[in-house]
Amino acid sequence: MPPVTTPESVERLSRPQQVAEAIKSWVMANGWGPGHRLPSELDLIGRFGMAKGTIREAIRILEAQGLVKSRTGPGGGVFVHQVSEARATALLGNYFYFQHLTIDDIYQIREALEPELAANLAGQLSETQLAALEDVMTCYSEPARTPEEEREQHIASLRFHALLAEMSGNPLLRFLIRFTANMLADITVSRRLYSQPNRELWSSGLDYQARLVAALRAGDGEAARAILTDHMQNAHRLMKLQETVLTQRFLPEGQII
Amino acid sequence: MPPVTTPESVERLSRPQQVAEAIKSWVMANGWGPGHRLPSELDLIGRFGMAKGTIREAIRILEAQGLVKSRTGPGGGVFVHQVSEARATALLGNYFYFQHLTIDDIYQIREALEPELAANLAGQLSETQLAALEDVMTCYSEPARTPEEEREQHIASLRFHALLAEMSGNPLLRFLIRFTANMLADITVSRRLYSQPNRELWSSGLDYQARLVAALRAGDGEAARAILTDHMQNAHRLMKLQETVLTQRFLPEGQII
DNA sequence: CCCAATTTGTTCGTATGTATC
DNA sequence: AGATACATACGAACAAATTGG
Repeated sequence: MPPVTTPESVERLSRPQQVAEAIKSWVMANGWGPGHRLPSELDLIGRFGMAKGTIREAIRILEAQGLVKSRTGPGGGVFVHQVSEARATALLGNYFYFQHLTIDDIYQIREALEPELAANLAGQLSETQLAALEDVMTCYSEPARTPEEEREQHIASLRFHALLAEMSGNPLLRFLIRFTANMLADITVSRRLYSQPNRELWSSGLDYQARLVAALRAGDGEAARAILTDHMQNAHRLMKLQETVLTQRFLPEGQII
Repeated sequence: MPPVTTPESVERLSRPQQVAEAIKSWVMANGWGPGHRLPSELDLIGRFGMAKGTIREAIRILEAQGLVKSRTGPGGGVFVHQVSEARATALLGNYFYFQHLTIDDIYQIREALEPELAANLAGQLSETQLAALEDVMTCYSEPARTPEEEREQHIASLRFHALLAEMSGNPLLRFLIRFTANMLADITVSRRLYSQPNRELWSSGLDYQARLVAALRAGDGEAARAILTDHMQNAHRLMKLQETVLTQRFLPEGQII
């Protein structure tokens, strides 16, 4: 009888990684939620029969994934922690560091998802929410004068989409829309992809968004979808003018829109 | 004059985290790619003026994010590493552990993205690629007899989509489609969400996919889009029958479709 | 305000494991 | 097979942060 084969696809895990996985599934199995305190370092050292350094490295692995947080002092310890959107964004951003994402790639997703979001939200928003959207829009009611204003307006328009996403009841849709917006914002900032020629063109975004809010308020889902489809295609075309290959960078976490 | 305020939103980073961030931006600034060797532990200890344990924890953090890998022995060391799709999937999956994703949530995304993918691929695939797709389809040319076969067929059908995604030139689209398929596969496996009633209904997926491959071969993008839209809505409806709130779990990494 | 207890955070010295030559 | 160069692991000590008396 052949021995229990370990497929080579399953890499040998270092001890801290093993411990991290063990703790992970332990938390899972017991259904411990955010805020639950794990055993102390000393306790874990005893349970796993390993040195302090090893245990600490394991905890660092979990912490890097955003799954736990640790505090010092009495009543301190290691606590189960809900992965933040900022961390998830940063971690996923790392994946695309070496993948050559283009403006086209990102807009292909946005063109598919944003109209879906708009249709989804029509007639579902409170007047407070609609007012919040209109509030962001005022940031670019005036045409930009300087490149700096230009940049701010572009970022603000991305914030509009982020706010819209936040109102969605679908966490996955919400995350993806904000993630793609973040990627774009990152490009515009890091590559200075906001130059003179498009000055009036961006301001046309204001018109789209005003019409969108109207459609959302009226509860006309198909109109909202059509407007955002149009908006996305236009924005795509504009960004395309300054097409560049995206040299995405590691995201130092925290800088989310 | 007030002191330079540190906004509380910017949390104080522990030393290993600082080191990890420093190494990250160091790699970035120098444009080092996968395979590049970082200085040895001992070297890093010297550069940062910190103890071995601290440096090791920093490296663990980067390793947990999938950004580096370390090897022992002569010629060993810490190497820049391209984040794998499996790791990115696992890390993002962690984020959705506490978010209550439903079947509807996931299918809302699939219904938006999969047709887009199909339209994108029409007329772009080689005969070899088309044959590979047809090959996967043979896995469920026979109606399932047992629940076990049923499950396998469902997984195989998800694999079909994963294979399709792999052929896309858009890394973001590719990742998202495979990620959503993985989430679904995870549900079906963990919640045993493949039960008797749908036996013949799943087999109707075969028909969809056969027509899809035909459209792809013919280069008819709009037909492909329509077929997949239909297919998604149907699959959604079927899964909905066994609707459950998704109790996603931590993904132990590596189990990708 | 300070002191003491608790818990994580950091350091150093040493020893072991592993891959290359 | 043995030497070398590296990561990996251990253990004991000390430092820093937080809480409560």
